[in-house]
Amino acid sequence: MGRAPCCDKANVKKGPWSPEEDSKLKEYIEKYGTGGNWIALPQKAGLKRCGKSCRLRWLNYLRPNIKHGEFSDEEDRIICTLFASIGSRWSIIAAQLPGRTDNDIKNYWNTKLKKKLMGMMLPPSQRKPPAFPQSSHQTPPFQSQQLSSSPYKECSSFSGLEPTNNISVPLSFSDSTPPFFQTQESWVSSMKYYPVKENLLMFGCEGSCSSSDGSCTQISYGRDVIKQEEMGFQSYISNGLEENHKFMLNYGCNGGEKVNQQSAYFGEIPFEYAMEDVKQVISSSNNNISSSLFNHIDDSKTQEKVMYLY
DNA sequence: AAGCACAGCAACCGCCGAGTA
DNA sequence: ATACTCGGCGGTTGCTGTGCT
Repeated sequence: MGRAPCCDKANVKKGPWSPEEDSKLKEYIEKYGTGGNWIALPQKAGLKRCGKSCRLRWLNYLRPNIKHGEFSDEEDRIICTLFASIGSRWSIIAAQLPGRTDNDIKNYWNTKLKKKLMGMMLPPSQRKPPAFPQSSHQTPPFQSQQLSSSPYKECSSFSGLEPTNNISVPLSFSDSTPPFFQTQESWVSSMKYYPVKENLLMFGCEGSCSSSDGSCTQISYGRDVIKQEEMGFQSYISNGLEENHKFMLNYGCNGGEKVNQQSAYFGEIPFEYAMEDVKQVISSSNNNISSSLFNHIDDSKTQEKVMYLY
Protein backbone atom coordinates (compact mmCIF):
# COMPACT_ATOMS: atom_id res chain seq x y z
CA MET A 1 0.00 0.00 0.00
CA GLY A 2 1.41 3.32 -0.99
CA ARG A 3 1.63 6.32 1.17
CA ALA A 4 -1.51 8.40 1.32
CA PRO A 5 -1.15 11.73 -0.43
CA CYS A 6 -1.01 14.74 1.84
CA CYS A 7 -3.87 16.35 -0.02
CA ASP A 8 -6.28 15.76 -2.83
CA LYS A 9 -4.02 16.64 -5.70
CA ALA A 10 -6.90 16.92 -8.13
CA ASN A 11 -8.49 19.73 -6.17
CA VAL A 12 -5.53 21.83 -5.22
CA LYS A 13 -4.13 24.71 -7.11
CA LYS A 14 -0.49 24.55 -8.11
CA GLY A 15 1.95 27.02 -9.45
CA PRO A 16 2.76 30.57 -8.45
CA TRP A 17 0.85 32.19 -5.64
CA SER A 18 -1.36 35.14 -6.41
CA PRO A 19 -1.34 38.25 -4.21
CA GLU A 20 -4.85 37.32 -3.08
CA GLU A 21 -3.73 33.91 -1.92
CA ASP A 22 -0.76 35.45 -0.19
CA SER A 23 -2.88 37.88 1.73
CA LYS A 24 -5.40 35.20 2.66
CA LEU A 25 -2.67 32.98 4.03
CA LYS A 26 -0.89 35.79 5.80
CA GLU A 27 -4.05 37.13 7.35
CA TYR A 28 -5.10 33.73 8.53
CA ILE A 29 -1.79 32.83 10.11
CA GLU A 30 -1.40 36.21 11.73
CA LYS A 31 -4.86 35.85 13.19
CA TYR A 32 -5.01 32.19 14.14
CA GLY A 33 -1.53 30.78 13.73
CA THR A 34 -1.00 27.51 11.97
CA GLY A 35 -2.78 25.57 14.64
CA GLY A 36 -0.02 23.04 14.38
CA ASN A 37 -1.71 21.55 11.39
CA TRP A 38 -0.67 22.66 7.98
CA ILE A 39 -2.77 20.06 6.24
CA ALA A 40 -6.00 21.48 7.62
CA LEU A 41 -4.93 25.08 7.30
CA PRO A 42 -5.68 25.76 3.64
CA GLN A 43 -9.27 24.71 4.00
CA LYS A 44 -9.73 26.86 7.08
CA ALA A 45 -8.08 29.77 5.36
CA GLY A 46 -10.19 29.31 2.26
CA LEU A 47 -7.31 28.35 0.05
CA LYS A 48 -7.31 25.68 -2.60
CA ARG A 49 -3.76 24.78 -1.84
CA CYS A 50 -1.88 21.84 -0.44
CA GLY A 51 -0.87 22.28 3.18
CA LYS A 52 2.71 21.74 2.30
CA SER A 53 2.49 24.44 -0.30
CA CYS A 54 1.08 26.84 2.30
CA ARG A 55 3.81 25.98 4.72
CA LEU A 56 6.48 26.56 2.12
CA ARG A 57 4.97 29.81 1.00
CA TRP A 58 4.78 31.07 4.55
CA LEU A 59 8.23 29.98 5.59
CA ASN A 60 10.02 31.05 2.45
CA TYR A 61 8.19 34.18 1.55
CA LEU A 62 5.43 35.51 3.74
CA ARG A 63 6.65 35.29 7.28
CA PRO A 64 8.06 38.48 8.77
CA ASN A 65 11.76 39.27 8.86
CA ILE A 66 12.56 37.40 5.69
CA LYS A 67 15.62 38.93 4.12
CA HIS A 68 15.60 39.14 0.35
CA GLY A 69 18.24 40.36 -2.02
CA GLU A 70 21.98 40.25 -2.21
CA PHE A 71 23.99 38.06 0.09
CA SER A 72 26.78 39.85 1.85
CA ASP A 73 30.40 38.71 1.85
CA GLU A 74 29.94 37.69 5.43
CA GLU A 75 26.98 35.55 4.49
CA ASP A 76 28.98 34.02 1.63
CA ARG A 77 31.69 33.20 4.05
CA ILE A 78 29.37 31.60 6.53
CA ILE A 79 27.66 29.53 3.88
CA CYS A 80 30.91 28.30 2.44
CA THR A 81 32.42 27.56 5.78
CA LEU A 82 29.43 25.59 6.90
CA PHE A 83 29.08 23.85 3.58
CA ALA A 84 32.68 22.79 3.80
CA SER A 85 32.00 21.42 7.23
CA ILE A 86 28.57 19.88 7.09
CA GLY A 87 27.66 19.67 3.43
CA SER A 88 24.29 20.50 2.00
CA ARG A 89 22.42 20.76 5.25
CA TRP A 90 20.65 23.87 4.15
CA SER A 91 18.31 24.11 7.07
CA ILE A 92 21.22 24.15 9.48
CA ILE A 93 23.10 26.65 7.40
CA ALA A 94 19.99 28.78 7.19
CA ALA A 95 19.67 28.64 10.94
CA GLN A 96 22.93 30.57 11.12
CA LEU A 97 21.76 33.31 8.80
CA PRO A 98 18.88 35.19 10.35
CA GLY A 99 16.28 36.15 7.79
CA ARG A 100 17.52 33.72 5.17
CA THR A 101 15.63 30.60 4.28
CA ASP A 102 17.08 27.25 3.43
CA ASN A 103 15.53 27.50 0.00
CA ASP A 104 17.17 30.86 -0.56
CA ILE A 105 20.54 29.59 0.48
CA LYS A 106 20.17 26.46 -1.57
CA ASN A 107 19.30 28.50 -4.63
CA TYR A 108 22.09 30.92 -3.96
CA TRP A 109 24.57 28.13 -3.63
CA ASN A 110 23.39 26.33 -6.72
CA THR A 111 23.30 29.39 -8.91
CA LYS A 112 26.17 31.48 -7.69
CA LEU A 113 28.41 30.26 -4.94
CA LYS A 114 28.95 26.87 -6.51
CA LYS A 115 30.15 28.45 -9.70
CA LYS A 116 32.35 30.82 -7.82
CA LEU A 117 33.89 27.91 -6.02
CA MET A 118 34.34 25.92 -9.19
CA GLY A 119 35.97 28.92 -10.76
CA MET A 120 38.39 29.20 -7.90
CA MET A 121 39.31 25.57 -8.24
CA LEU A 122 40.27 25.95 -11.84
CA PRO A 123 43.89 26.66 -12.51
CA PRO A 124 44.53 30.32 -13.14
CA SER A 125 45.08 29.76 -16.84
CA GLN A 126 41.62 28.33 -17.23
CA ARG A 127 39.68 30.68 -15.04
CA LYS A 128 37.20 32.99 -16.51
CA PRO A 129 36.65 36.41 -15.08
CA PRO A 130 34.16 36.11 -12.25
CA ALA A 131 30.62 37.14 -12.88
CA PHE A 132 30.26 38.68 -9.48
CA PRO A 133 30.87 42.13 -8.21
CA GLN A 134 34.32 42.75 -6.98
CA SER A 135 34.69 43.36 -3.33
CA SER A 136 37.45 44.12 -0.96
CA HIS A 137 40.07 41.49 -1.26
CA GLN A 138 42.95 40.02 0.52
CA THR A 139 45.62 37.69 -0.65
CA PRO A 140 46.25 34.77 1.60
CA PRO A 141 49.78 34.99 2.89
CA PHE A 142 50.48 31.44 1.91
CA GLN A 143 49.53 31.96 -1.68
CA SER A 144 52.19 30.85 -4.09
CA GLN A 145 54.08 33.20 -6.29
CA GLN A 146 52.34 31.86 -9.33
CA LEU A 147 48.92 32.24 -7.92
CA SER A 148 49.73 35.59 -6.50
CA SER A 149 50.44 36.75 -9.98
CA SER A 150 47.12 35.51 -11.15
CA PRO A 151 44.72 38.30 -11.86
CA TYR A 152 41.93 36.16 -10.56
CA LYS A 153 42.68 36.70 -6.95
CA GLU A 154 41.89 40.32 -7.44
CA CYS A 155 38.35 39.35 -8.12
CA SER A 156 37.64 36.94 -5.38
CA SER A 157 34.72 37.96 -3.34
CA PHE A 158 35.57 35.30 -0.84
CA SER A 159 38.18 37.57 0.47
CA GLY A 160 36.60 37.60 3.86
CA LEU A 161 37.76 34.08 4.39
CA GLU A 162 40.74 34.18 6.56
CA PRO A 163 43.53 31.70 6.23
CA THR A 164 42.81 29.00 8.68
CA ASN A 165 43.91 25.69 9.85
CA ASN A 166 42.10 22.97 8.08
CA ILE A 167 39.05 21.46 9.47
CA SER A 168 39.80 17.82 9.75
CA VAL A 169 40.10 16.19 6.39
CA PRO A 170 39.64 12.53 5.70
CA LEU A 171 42.97 12.46 3.96
CA SER A 172 45.73 14.80 4.69
CA PHE A 173 47.21 16.69 1.85
CA SER A 174 50.16 14.72 0.82
CA ASP A 175 52.51 14.16 -2.04
CA SER A 176 49.63 12.86 -4.09
CA THR A 177 47.57 15.93 -3.50
CA PRO A 178 47.53 18.45 -6.25
CA PRO A 179 49.51 21.38 -4.92
CA PHE A 180 46.91 23.52 -6.55
CA PHE A 181 44.58 22.80 -3.70
CA GLN A 182 47.19 23.57 -1.14
CA THR A 183 47.66 27.02 -2.45
CA GLN A 184 44.10 28.06 -3.02
CA GLU A 185 41.86 29.98 -0.73
CA SER A 186 42.12 28.45 2.65
CA TRP A 187 38.50 27.55 2.91
CA VAL A 188 38.77 25.63 -0.32
CA SER A 189 41.68 23.65 0.95
CA SER A 190 39.78 23.03 4.13
CA MET A 191 37.06 21.26 2.25
CA LYS A 192 36.90 17.57 2.67
CA TYR A 193 37.98 15.51 -0.25
CA TYR A 194 38.77 11.97 -0.96
CA PRO A 195 39.95 9.97 -3.92
CA VAL A 196 37.23 8.46 -6.02
CA LYS A 197 39.46 6.98 -8.62
CA GLU A 198 43.05 7.38 -9.48
CA ASN A 199 43.79 11.03 -9.88
CA LEU A 200 40.20 11.91 -9.13
CA LEU A 201 39.40 13.76 -5.99
CA MET A 202 35.92 14.53 -4.84
CA PHE A 203 35.09 17.47 -2.64
CA GLY A 204 32.09 17.84 -0.46
CA CYS A 205 30.31 14.60 0.05
CA GLU A 206 29.70 11.67 -2.15
CA GLY A 207 28.06 12.11 -5.47
CA SER A 208 24.66 10.82 -6.23
CA CYS A 209 25.23 7.72 -8.23
CA SER A 210 22.54 5.64 -9.74
CA SER A 211 24.32 2.37 -9.36
CA SER A 212 25.23 0.90 -6.05
CA ASP A 213 28.41 -0.76 -7.18
CA GLY A 214 30.05 2.50 -8.03
CA SER A 215 30.14 1.67 -11.67
CA CYS A 216 27.90 4.49 -12.65
CA THR A 217 29.02 6.78 -15.38
CA GLN A 218 26.97 9.73 -14.44
CA ILE A 219 26.96 11.82 -11.36
CA SER A 220 24.05 14.07 -10.69
CA TYR A 221 24.73 17.71 -10.03
CA GLY A 222 21.36 19.20 -9.64
CA ARG A 223 20.13 19.75 -13.11
CA ASP A 224 23.55 19.18 -14.57
CA VAL A 225 24.36 15.56 -15.04
CA ILE A 226 28.02 15.18 -15.56
CA LYS A 227 29.35 12.12 -17.24
CA GLN A 228 32.55 10.96 -15.72
CA GLU A 229 34.33 11.03 -18.99
CA GLU A 230 33.26 14.63 -19.34
CA MET A 231 34.40 15.64 -15.94
CA GLY A 232 36.98 18.28 -15.94
CA PHE A 233 40.31 16.82 -16.69
CA GLN A 234 41.93 19.81 -15.28
CA SER A 235 45.50 20.61 -15.44
CA TYR A 236 47.29 22.72 -12.96
CA ILE A 237 50.67 24.22 -12.79
CA SER A 238 52.99 23.13 -10.09
CA ASN A 239 56.64 23.93 -9.75
CA GLY A 240 56.83 24.49 -13.42
CA LEU A 241 55.49 21.07 -14.20
CA GLU A 242 52.10 20.58 -15.66
CA GLU A 243 50.26 17.62 -14.32
CA ASN A 244 46.79 16.37 -14.85
CA HIS A 245 44.31 15.50 -12.19
CA LYS A 246 40.63 15.15 -12.30
CA PHE A 247 38.75 16.82 -9.55
CA MET A 248 35.18 17.42 -8.87
CA LEU A 249 33.20 19.38 -6.42
CA ASN A 250 30.25 17.69 -4.95
CA TYR A 251 27.71 19.77 -3.18
CA GLY A 252 25.01 17.25 -2.65
CA CYS A 253 24.60 14.04 -0.81
CA ASN A 254 22.93 10.94 -1.93
CA GLY A 255 19.75 10.94 0.04
CA GLY A 256 19.40 7.20 0.15
CA GLU A 257 22.34 6.56 2.37
CA LYS A 258 22.64 9.88 4.01
CA VAL A 259 23.54 8.73 7.43
CA ASN A 260 26.25 6.34 6.50
CA GLN A 261 27.77 8.60 3.97
CA GLN A 262 27.69 11.61 6.17
CA SER A 263 28.97 10.00 9.26
CA ALA A 264 31.60 8.12 7.38
CA TYR A 265 32.64 11.06 5.41
CA PHE A 266 32.61 13.74 8.00
CA GLY A 267 34.45 11.59 10.39
CA GLU A 268 34.67 14.14 13.14
CA ILE A 269 31.24 15.57 12.70
CA PRO A 270 28.71 12.86 13.30
CA PHE A 271 25.62 13.11 11.24
CA GLU A 272 23.41 13.33 14.24
CA TYR A 273 25.20 16.32 15.60
CA ALA A 274 23.67 18.88 17.77
CA MET A 275 24.13 22.48 16.79
CA GLU A 276 26.42 22.88 19.73
CA ASP A 277 28.53 20.06 18.42
CA VAL A 278 28.84 21.71 15.09
CA LYS A 279 29.76 24.97 16.69
CA GLN A 280 32.32 23.26 18.82
CA VAL A 281 33.87 21.30 16.00
CA ILE A 282 34.13 24.28 13.77
CA SER A 283 35.27 26.51 16.58
CA SER A 284 38.03 24.23 17.63
CA SER A 285 39.37 23.65 14.20
CA ASN A 286 38.71 26.88 12.49
CA ASN A 287 39.32 29.64 14.94
CA ASN A 288 39.49 32.59 12.63
CA ILE A 289 36.33 31.84 10.81
CA SER A 290 34.36 30.50 13.64
CA SER A 291 34.95 33.28 16.06
CA SER A 292 33.13 35.74 13.93
CA LEU A 293 30.86 33.14 12.49
CA PHE A 294 29.23 32.11 15.68
CA ASN A 295 29.44 35.35 17.53
CA HIS A 296 26.25 36.58 16.06
CA ILE A 297 24.79 33.16 15.81
CA ASP A 298 22.31 32.21 18.35
CA ASP A 299 19.16 30.27 18.35
CA SER A 300 17.21 33.15 16.98
CA LYS A 301 16.37 31.30 13.82
CA THR A 302 15.22 28.31 15.74
CA GLN A 303 13.16 30.53 17.95
CA GLU A 304 11.88 32.25 14.90
CA LYS A 305 10.71 28.97 13.50
CA VAL A 306 9.10 27.97 16.72
CA MET A 307 7.45 31.32 16.96
CA TYR A 308 5.76 30.97 13.67
CA LEU A 309 4.81 27.42 14.19
CA TYR A 310 2.87 28.36 17.26
C1' DA B 1 13.52 42.18 -34.07
C1' DA B 2 13.60 37.35 -33.33
C1' DG B 3 15.37 33.31 -31.57
C1' DC B 4 18.13 31.06 -28.44
C1' DA B 5 20.66 30.04 -24.19
C1' DC B 6 21.32 30.78 -19.69
C1' DA B 7 20.56 32.42 -14.88
C1' DG B 8 17.69 33.08 -11.03
C1' DC B 9 14.22 31.74 -8.20
C1' DA B 10 9.70 29.98 -6.66
C1' DA B 11 7.50 25.93 -6.12
C1' DC B 12 6.90 20.98 -6.27
C1' DC B 13 8.15 16.12 -5.26
C1' DG B 14 9.24 12.42 -2.58
C1' DC B 15 11.64 10.62 1.27
C1' DC B 16 12.46 10.41 6.19
C1' DG B 17 11.76 10.70 11.15
C1' DA B 18 8.87 11.82 15.00
C1' DG B 19 4.66 11.50 17.10
C1' DT B 20 0.41 9.20 17.96
C1' DA B 21 -3.60 6.20 17.86
C1' DA C 1 4.45 -3.43 17.65
C1' DT C 2 2.38 -1.50 13.87
C1' DA C 3 0.24 1.62 10.80
C1' DC C 4 -0.61 6.01 9.82
C1' DT C 5 -0.24 11.24 9.74
C1' DC C 6 2.29 15.21 9.55
C1' DG C 7 6.16 18.37 9.40
C1' DG C 8 10.58 19.03 7.70
C1' DC C 9 14.15 18.62 4.50
C1' DG C 10 16.96 18.27 0.28
C1' DG C 11 16.80 17.57 -4.57
C1' DT C 12 14.73 18.84 -8.68
C1' DT C 13 11.82 21.13 -12.01
C1' DG C 14 9.68 24.71 -14.55
C1' DC C 15 8.71 29.46 -15.41
C1' DT C 16 10.36 34.02 -16.32
C1' DG C 17 13.56 37.57 -17.22
C1' DT C 18 17.80 38.91 -19.36
C1' DG C 19 21.62 38.92 -22.36
C1' DC C 20 23.70 37.48 -26.52
C1' DT C 21 23.93 36.41 -31.46
